[in-house]
Amino acid sequence: MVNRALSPTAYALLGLLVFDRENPEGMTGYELKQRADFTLRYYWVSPAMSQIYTELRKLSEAEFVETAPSDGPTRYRVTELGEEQLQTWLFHGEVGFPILKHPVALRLLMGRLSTPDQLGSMLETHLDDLAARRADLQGVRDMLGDEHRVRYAAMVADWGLAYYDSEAQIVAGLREQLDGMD
Amino acid sequence: MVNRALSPTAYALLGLLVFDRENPEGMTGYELKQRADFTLRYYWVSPAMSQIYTELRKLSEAEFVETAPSDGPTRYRVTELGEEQLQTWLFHGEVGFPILKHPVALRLLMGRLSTPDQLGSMLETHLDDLAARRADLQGVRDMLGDEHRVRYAAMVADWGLAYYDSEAQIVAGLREQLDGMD
DNA sequence: CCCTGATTGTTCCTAGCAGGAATGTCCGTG
DNA sequence: CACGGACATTCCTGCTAGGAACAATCAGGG
Repeated sequence: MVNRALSPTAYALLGLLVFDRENPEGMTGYELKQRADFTLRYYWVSPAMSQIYTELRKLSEAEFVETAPSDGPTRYRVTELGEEQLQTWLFHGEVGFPILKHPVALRLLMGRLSTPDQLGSMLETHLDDLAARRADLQGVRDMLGDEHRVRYAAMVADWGLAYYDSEAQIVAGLREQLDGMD
Repeated sequence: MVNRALSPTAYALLGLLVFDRENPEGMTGYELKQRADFTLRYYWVSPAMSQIYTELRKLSEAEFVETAPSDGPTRYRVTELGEEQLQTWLFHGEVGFPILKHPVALRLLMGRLSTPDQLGSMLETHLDDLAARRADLQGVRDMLGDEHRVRYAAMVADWGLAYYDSEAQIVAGLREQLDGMD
């Protein structure tokens, strides 16, 4: 067992496995990717396929996951040790500050190179994107019930929705502001 | 002149140089890093020192920046070509969707592994962080006037402030919600 | 019953990037 | 004049993104 520090992505995957720990079959890397795309991506970038397998290998080396015996594809299950480790990380690890890479804000920052018209149309496109993404997340939210198992997930989904709403409001405000500019 | 695609970070640096193009001296990599830490980091992660020099080398190869003659440290200035290129990228390049890596949301998603108490104290820490960061940005905003040169930068700073405010509000809401949970 | 294309499952490769250590220089201060 | 701190740059290591490649399986159509 190697004791290298694991990346947040590794813990995120571990978390997805914990969510599913009632299922004795475990999950394949492929299935994990689908789950990640469906839930994780709203708060943490969805890792590439190759990355998922890399992280799983590390988790496996650290004995935080085990491979369920099967003749087909490799299926992963969280171990007791893994669940403990996740809990330790959750509340004793460093909680870093959110990382934001906002291409629209980046462009807006250089706004004087362009006209308010150009900026405005970029903001409108962004508003459409936000609406689409919000609709996606609303779909996810609608599928979550109120049972204990998913209670916090639902809460985070609500957070996400509020996040999109507030960004849309801010952007719409800027859009209006642009009209008053030369 | 190599025509490789440049990364958003390269364009961000180019943008900082354009902001300063009245200054015939140009800027060193070190100075650019300071500017980036001061402005860019609220919307785009601040690149590491080594990364800045790498990007500058690429910009230089593409002739989007030139080095001002000087016997001391290397000082970079944007070229005519660079400014054109930035403008092209701004409005004809792909505007990707914002990337968010939110460690607090990530942990909240796994909330059932912990108690509302633990979650609550994490949210409070996060609220403090948000307040500190907001104060930083407010400091930047206060230094910006209303002259055309910085008009859009001020607008983006306002956006940032609104962003922090809305996240703080959302987090505070969740904090309250936790109190009603078992 | 074979062809085709989509889905599942996994690995490999390449370039990029983070971020800290290492290396200097220069400058003011005790 | 030694020393700490700001300035300036490079180097190294390992992680990460992301797409290409490779297979196997499966479903539907001619």
